[in-house]
Amino acid sequence: MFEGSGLAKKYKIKKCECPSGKMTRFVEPCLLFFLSQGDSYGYELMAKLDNFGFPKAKPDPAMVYRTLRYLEKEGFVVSKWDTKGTGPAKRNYGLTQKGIGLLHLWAESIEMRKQVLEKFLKQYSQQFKRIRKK
Amino acid sequence: MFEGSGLAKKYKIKKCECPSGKMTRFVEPCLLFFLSQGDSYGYELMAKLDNFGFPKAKPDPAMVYRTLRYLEKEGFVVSKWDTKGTGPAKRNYGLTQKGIGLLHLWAESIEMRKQVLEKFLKQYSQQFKRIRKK
DNA sequence: TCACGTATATGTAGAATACATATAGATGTT
DNA sequence: AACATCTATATGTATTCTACATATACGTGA
Repeated sequence: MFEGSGLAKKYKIKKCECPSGKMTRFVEPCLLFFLSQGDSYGYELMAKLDNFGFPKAKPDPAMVYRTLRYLEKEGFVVSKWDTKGTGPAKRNYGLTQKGIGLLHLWAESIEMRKQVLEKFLKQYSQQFKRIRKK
Repeated sequence: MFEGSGLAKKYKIKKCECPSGKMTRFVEPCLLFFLSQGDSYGYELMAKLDNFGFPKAKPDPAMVYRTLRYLEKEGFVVSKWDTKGTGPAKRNYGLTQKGIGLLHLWAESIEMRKQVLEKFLKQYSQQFKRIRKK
């Protein structure tokens, strides 16, 4: 992820040591959000994730399908097979009321997380502005 | 984490389904940052984390000490025992040049992640503003 | 001596993730 | 007809990460 940044080379760090480039746990709220825009199915949701998420991190089909199944097991979404149209059958998902609730919780959680990251970045840039001035 | 938010009750979601309340992987950049402010040791760093991090998530000593050992193994920090002063000996850590590099990489990474979260939140609030208007 | 705060460390079960792989319908190509 | 490719869903599993429990030991005050 940081091959192009120059920093990795400069400091002789071989590979990406920052796992936050990956979409850790982030697929769940994304799927819930996409479904809040209208019913959809795994393959299509995966394409949406690809556009939405982190630049170079491609969504893992296994993650997507398993997360959808988990969400259904817990009652956050419901699915039924869609055999209309061409190609292999699609499992079409829709949000439940409970699923909307979970999405709202995620949004709260993500807002909080964003604030923590902002706090970090603020202190970080202050710190290194100060050092450069010396 | 969301017991107090009311939403969990409203939507009948029993426990916290949003793991982003925890300081997942976030200890590493925090430790690096704290050490960039000056040498320190595990116990003290843990207290700083406690003030810095997510509201109700207390830092896990195991995470802190193990992360510090990992960082040392990889050459991002160096340590030596400090037997001066009272109480049990402290293992005092200092950042290396490589460690500063890693901190900068983390900062880049966190900036990117922040942007992704912002993108999510923006689309989310637009979506639900629109729905309420209907 | 006993509790408590300081300080570091390890063991391990369980959760989460990455990566590989399997299956199968439809379409286009040689 | 055979083959590749795109669409679509699904499972197996090794590895990594995390949470929680627990151990050790120094110093201070009751």
